[in-house]
Amino acid sequence: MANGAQKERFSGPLTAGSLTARLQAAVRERGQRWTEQRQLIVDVVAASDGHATGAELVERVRAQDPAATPSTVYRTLDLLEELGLARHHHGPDGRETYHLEETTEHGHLHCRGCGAEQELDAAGAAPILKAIKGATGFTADLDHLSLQGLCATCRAAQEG
Amino acid sequence: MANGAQKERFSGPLTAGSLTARLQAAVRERGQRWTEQRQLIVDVVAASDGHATGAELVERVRAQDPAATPSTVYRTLDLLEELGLARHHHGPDGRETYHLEETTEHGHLHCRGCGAEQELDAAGAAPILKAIKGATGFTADLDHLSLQGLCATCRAAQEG
DNA sequence: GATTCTATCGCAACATGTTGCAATAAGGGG
DNA sequence: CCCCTTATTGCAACATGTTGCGATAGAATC
Repeated sequence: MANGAQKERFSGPLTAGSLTARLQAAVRERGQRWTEQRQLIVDVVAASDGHATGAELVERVRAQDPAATPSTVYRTLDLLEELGLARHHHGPDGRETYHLEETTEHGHLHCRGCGAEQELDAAGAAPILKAIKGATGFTADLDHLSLQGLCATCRAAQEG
Repeated sequence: MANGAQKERFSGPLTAGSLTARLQAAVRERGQRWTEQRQLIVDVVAASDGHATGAELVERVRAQDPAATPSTVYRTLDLLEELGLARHHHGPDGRETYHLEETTEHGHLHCRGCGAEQELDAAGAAPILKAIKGATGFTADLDHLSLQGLCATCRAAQEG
């Protein structure tokens, strides 16, 4: 099966208006349907500006539409991922964290010393991804890169 | 005071006999207790040779002692991690995977194309960890390194 | 061995996701 | 506008962990 276009990418700035319009078109083109819940969930994710756990998104959606159920929210989030609009990764505790693709692609660094979380942008990650490719042939997804270890400060403290 | 470390490390080969003896001593020294369940859970983890999910370990323990409950198993696994005997990381689906510290420290590579999982040993990871340190100052834990992306084969297939 | 202190256990409830199924409703055709 | 097909929803049950609490049982002391 040579389906190169399983994922439809939304490139360029995603303003609220064009976002909905393009999503509607993309969903319909896949033989799927546009519903009020989907509109609401997209609005909530868009308003969440980056990082929110699945449970938080469910809660926010239900605040606006108590009839919405977790299964609907999670299924819609899956759809948004298929469409390339959203992404999720797993934190150190295994919980899901969603963010919009619109957000600059980035990885995460969790320090087990101080608990701090840093973001890692594409420029900073470039040498890392290159090293991964060199060492393993593997092309890693920056969006899913979630490292744990010790930040420079904590390491210095531990060594001292 | 004997040591400032909250983690007691078990270095050297961990044969079954000395493992139990040392664990008992370490647990008692912390003012904690050695129980039949703990012995059983250690045996099960030791027999699982590397990778097993939490649910699998629970199931295997209950096969030998139906009275054991998930909470006991998970709490004991937490204890083993505190003692430095076991480790866990989260797969792409967020599920926990446990392995013994005895097992060679290694990372994981999950290919989203073919679903294959490769292991990454210390030698292979060295340049990656070095790149991470260079780019971010962060000393990453190899044991917790869980990358997702495309393996060389799938990338070639996708580009071709 | 009996007593005592308290870590550990089992249970039940909860938190976060996932899945199967029947009812509903989106959207295209007559 | 009404009818049909079937994607989507809500529900309920399940899967995987986590947490609070009273009962049980290690193990130190007498």
